[in-house]
Amino acid sequence: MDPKLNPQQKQAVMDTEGAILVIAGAGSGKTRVLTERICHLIEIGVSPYNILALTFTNKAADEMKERIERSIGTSQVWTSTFHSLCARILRIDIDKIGYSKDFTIYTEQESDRVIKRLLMNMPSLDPKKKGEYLWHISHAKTLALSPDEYWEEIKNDDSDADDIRKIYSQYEEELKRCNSLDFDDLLLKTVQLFETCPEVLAKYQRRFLYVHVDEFQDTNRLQYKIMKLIAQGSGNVFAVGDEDQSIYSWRGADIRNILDFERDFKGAKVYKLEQNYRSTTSILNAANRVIKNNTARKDKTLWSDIAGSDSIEYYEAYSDCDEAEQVAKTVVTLVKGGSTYRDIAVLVRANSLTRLFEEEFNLNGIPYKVFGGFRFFERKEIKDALAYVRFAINPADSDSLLRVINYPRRGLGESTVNELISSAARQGISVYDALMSGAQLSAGAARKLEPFKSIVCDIISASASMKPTEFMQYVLRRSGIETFLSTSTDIEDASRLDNVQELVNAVSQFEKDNPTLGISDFLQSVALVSDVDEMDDQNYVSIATVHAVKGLEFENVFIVGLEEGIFPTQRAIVSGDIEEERRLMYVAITRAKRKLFVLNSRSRYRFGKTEYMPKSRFVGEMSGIKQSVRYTNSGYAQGNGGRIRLGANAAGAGSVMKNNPFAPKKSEVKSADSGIDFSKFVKNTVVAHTKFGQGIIVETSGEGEDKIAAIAFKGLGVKRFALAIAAPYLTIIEN
DNA sequence: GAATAAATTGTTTTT
DNA sequence: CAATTTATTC
Repeated sequence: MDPKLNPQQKQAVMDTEGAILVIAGAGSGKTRVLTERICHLIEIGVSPYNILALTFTNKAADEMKERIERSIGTSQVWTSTFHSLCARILRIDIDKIGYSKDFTIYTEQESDRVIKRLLMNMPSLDPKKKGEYLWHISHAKTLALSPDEYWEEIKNDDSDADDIRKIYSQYEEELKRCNSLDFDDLLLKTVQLFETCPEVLAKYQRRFLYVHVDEFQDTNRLQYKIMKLIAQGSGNVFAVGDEDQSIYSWRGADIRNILDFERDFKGAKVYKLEQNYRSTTSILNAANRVIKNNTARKDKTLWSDIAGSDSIEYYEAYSDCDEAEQVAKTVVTLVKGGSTYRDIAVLVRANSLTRLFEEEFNLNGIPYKVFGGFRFFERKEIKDALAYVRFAINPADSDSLLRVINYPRRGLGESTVNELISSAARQGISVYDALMSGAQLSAGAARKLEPFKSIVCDIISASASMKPTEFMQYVLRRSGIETFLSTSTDIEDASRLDNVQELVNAVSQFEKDNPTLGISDFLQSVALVSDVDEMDDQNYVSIATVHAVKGLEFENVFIVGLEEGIFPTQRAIVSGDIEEERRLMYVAITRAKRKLFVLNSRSRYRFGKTEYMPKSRFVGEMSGIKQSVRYTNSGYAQGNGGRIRLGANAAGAGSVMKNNPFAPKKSEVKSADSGIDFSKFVKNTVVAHTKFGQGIIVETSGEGEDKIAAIAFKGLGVKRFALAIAAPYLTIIEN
């Protein structure tokens, strides 16, 4: 065992039997305690096969597995997220509760489409309330309540209770017909399986003799129930959490789980880890001062003995562009001072705030990667291609079928499709069955559907015989996607074609990594991956939401957009429920190991107009007593009444930026001698960028070393590059 | 039925 | 502003 563990950590590691709750502050080494404990269990003779470790993300699961493997040489420990665990359990035994094992996992996007489709046939309900309905359905499922039970629960205080019951039960029936499970179902059906089939539960209780749960504060009631059911077999359960870092209550995470733990597991022991090994004292003090403003918490004060007196810097920008520029400038300085890009993170409250940083980083040649926001597998073209695969595996999956019934265009319009849908609805069968039988369809509709019908048949029969990669390629060919995209005149379709090609590569990689698995396993892994899961070892700055970096740490952290209305969000301010926002701020601060930069902007361009917002209350809360917060530039640019905005005239904003004493001199930022002929880069030149692919120069400005090119990339929009920096990444294709 | 033009709407956070 | 939905025209 690691001799560097402190006494509390050691205790938690050594205490292997019974129920244990570890309250572990940010950076207190909880992941290490978890892994050490699992290694310790194996060392004292527990079979890795009997150990379960549940984490919040797949990435955390993989990392833990890797650490265990490195330290003890076994990979037999089952580490996964709750959702992955449930998916695997259900693949084996879900037929016992009336589903087929080929079930499809619906993401929120698909649930959304299903609701939309259902609402079309429910004229008494308001389609505008779709979001509300979805929230209620998810909420009800998390509470494990049926439509009727949930109605009982809310009928007195929600005037929409009747409608909610109606749509919820319709939704349930439709998902059942589609043989599909949404994210909540993965958990709920597992609980139901355990409750209806004690022998199945017993199987897992016998298998998982030591249950571990990481990020316990962010588990919901269903997850708690699953944990409880499995762990009640052996009574050995080890949960690690920190109520100050609970940032997912909007998704159903329930702090009661921590409180109930001691009640449900009699004789549970509680350990506290309060020493922080991550951050300097000044960063930690700031974090403590912020979180102390929350009333709903047990008092706990993290401490650290890592020196570092002036490690927090504050900057008030006069515009969002200035803020981004300041960050870019500081990144350049940091790297000059010996930091590497991968040690730097820019944290935002919402995905929409990442864009300016991307632009500014491009301009300065800073490599970066954005986490959160649109994921590869959520792109339309990928979803479309995969929809064919999905109904090939599970023909009952009407949503996937309808998604691509007229994609690529094959002359099937609203009327034909609606006829098919209502025919299916009338007969109470899946859309696929209605399509195949052709019963109750007009002769015209049946004739029009014929070509699609044969595509469906071909793809389904191919799925039975082909290997994943081969099948994926077949789907693209037979569906007509390949022909459509490659002959399209829309420039965006060229990059879609690239993405679809990338999908084939992903399948091929999956096949190589998992030779025994099929394409349906690929689909499942796709449904359950998140963005941080894809964080790799490349050297780039991470631009991410605070939520996305939970559990991660960086040497240098920028927290940006600290304004009332952004962080905390308007919503939190209006509802008065500010504590979760504060916890989020706490999480953000505690990601930093050495250097923390805190920024806000006086003005921000949103929804097509400039808004002025006061700085976040959290900034004030950080500064508090000590002077660990240093105001580096409280005297921001005057004049203009702060009315500074790019967009309408970029030149104006650029000149204003030069007034900023902290802004970089452009010559400083750029590489000294490039020896590149910038005159080649003129308007309408087609270029290939190593990262963004093919694009066309739509505008240039400046000359020589200062030349900037605006390049339009298919599917990515226009990005601006300083050629002195970007040129090495650019190849001229044609002019 | 499909291509275009006009109008509208929206921003948390994600397994 | 940009993305998506709805209306209009062919």
